[in-house]
Amino acid sequence: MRRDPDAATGGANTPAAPYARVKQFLKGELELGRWAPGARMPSDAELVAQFGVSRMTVTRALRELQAEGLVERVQGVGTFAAQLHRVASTLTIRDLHEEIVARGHQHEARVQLVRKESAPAALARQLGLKTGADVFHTLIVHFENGVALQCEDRFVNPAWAPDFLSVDFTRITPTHYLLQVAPLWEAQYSIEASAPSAEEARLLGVSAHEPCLVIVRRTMSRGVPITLARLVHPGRRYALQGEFKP
Amino acid sequence: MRRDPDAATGGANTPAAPYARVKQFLKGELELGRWAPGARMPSDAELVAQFGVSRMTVTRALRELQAEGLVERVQGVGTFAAQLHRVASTLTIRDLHEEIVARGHQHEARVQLVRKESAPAALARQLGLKTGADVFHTLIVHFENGVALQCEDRFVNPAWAPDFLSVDFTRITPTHYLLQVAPLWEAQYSIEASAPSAEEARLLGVSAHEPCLVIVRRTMSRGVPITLARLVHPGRRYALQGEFKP
DNA sequence: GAACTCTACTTGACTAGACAAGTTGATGCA
DNA sequence: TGCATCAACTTGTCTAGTCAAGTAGAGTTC
Repeated sequence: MRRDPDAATGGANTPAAPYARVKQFLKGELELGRWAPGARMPSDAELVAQFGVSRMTVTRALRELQAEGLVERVQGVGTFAAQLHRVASTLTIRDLHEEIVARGHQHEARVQLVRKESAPAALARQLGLKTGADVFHTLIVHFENGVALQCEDRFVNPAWAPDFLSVDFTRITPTHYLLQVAPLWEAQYSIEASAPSAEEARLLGVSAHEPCLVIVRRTMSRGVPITLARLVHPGRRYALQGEFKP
Repeated sequence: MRRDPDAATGGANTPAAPYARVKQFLKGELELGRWAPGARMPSDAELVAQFGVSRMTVTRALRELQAEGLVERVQGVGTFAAQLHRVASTLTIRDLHEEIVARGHQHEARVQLVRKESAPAALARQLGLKTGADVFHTLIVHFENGVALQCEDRFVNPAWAPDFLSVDFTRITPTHYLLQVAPLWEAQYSIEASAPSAEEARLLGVSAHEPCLVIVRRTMSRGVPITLARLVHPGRRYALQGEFKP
């Protein structure tokens, strides 16, 4: 989401900003395979001499390349081309409501269940609660232009969102509401393919053998678990898409 | 994969490096919801006065927060808390061989097919070739400790890897080899759940109704398509996992 | 009221130099 | 030989100041 200083020059070979020129040079040479993974790259001092810029400028270029995972820097030793087989590509997962609206389609949420329950042991552990403690439970089916797209089964830690049960989930998604309560969070994901449960198949209007994309997501804020969600998508109607750029 | 200056202090509240202190302060206040999404945050000058550091230091903290998507900066206007509902979480996808080895398990690849073919129209378009042009085609099944984990159906643009067909894929994965030929690349992904084809089911040793996680990935380097891969995983044996930290 | 100008403020980028902290290899000594 | 020391080089970080470029609002003029 960063502004690209390269764009200012209309995609010309030499970006305007010196730090961007240095960065682009190194990136280009890396693409051409000039330095094998793990090989030593020019030192700060050499780049300073080569480009006639100050060290701060070179440092910035290298720090950004490091943040992008293209180089590794070791204090006292040098800068090295990163081991790229290890490259982990990133896939973005967006909020469903935003995604549907962005496609210009209509989003409808049908609330199947909103209530307080007593947490069994496994769930309590995931949410950092004691067994039998109160948890909020919602079951919502999301439709895109009238077609069931996601079955959202969610448990929420009441300590974080005491008013959770009184929210109108036909108007605001649980994710959206929880983001207001806890603006920043960490999340752990698991994405797998499996058959839906009998209830999920019924709610989604698919057969019990239809392969589904299942995302289980646990969200925490400041180290405290907030919510655990199981999101089930019919395989034929939904795909996660993303792209990766070094 | 960056070093966290916070870690140097053993996770104490105030990291050693001044830029990290500024960053941590802003991150903490954002977590507490001090600034609503879109709200104006302190200017560089205010932070300079507050922390008694130079502007370069404040700038670095803010630039990194911007790169992480937590704040937006507009030249001439100010710094603003980012719209966080839009936050797209990231999922990492690793090279299968590395993933298996990292688990301390044994990886075996059985090559089913390695040959040159003539590209039909749809495939040719994806690889930037003319219809009927030569393409390399491989079909490899990957096993983890003897259990089939992935069926890899891959087409490769011969212009990029003329020696591709002579590689011993029982020793090196196609991904690994292609990364040597073209070190940096961009990729587009699609991840979905579906039933395997009859052949895939046979190769993976699962029933034709077993839900599978299917990843279709197109890889390009310097704007030129290199390879198109269809990776099929039995749903019960494989899950993509990842985490997201703001 | 509408259009213009000027000022104050904001972020973007850079320089030249400094000190700290870590690694490596050569040198000299026991 | 083995060990300690030191010099050279590397990256990590910071300062204090500069200039550029963009925005918003106040004031002025028509």
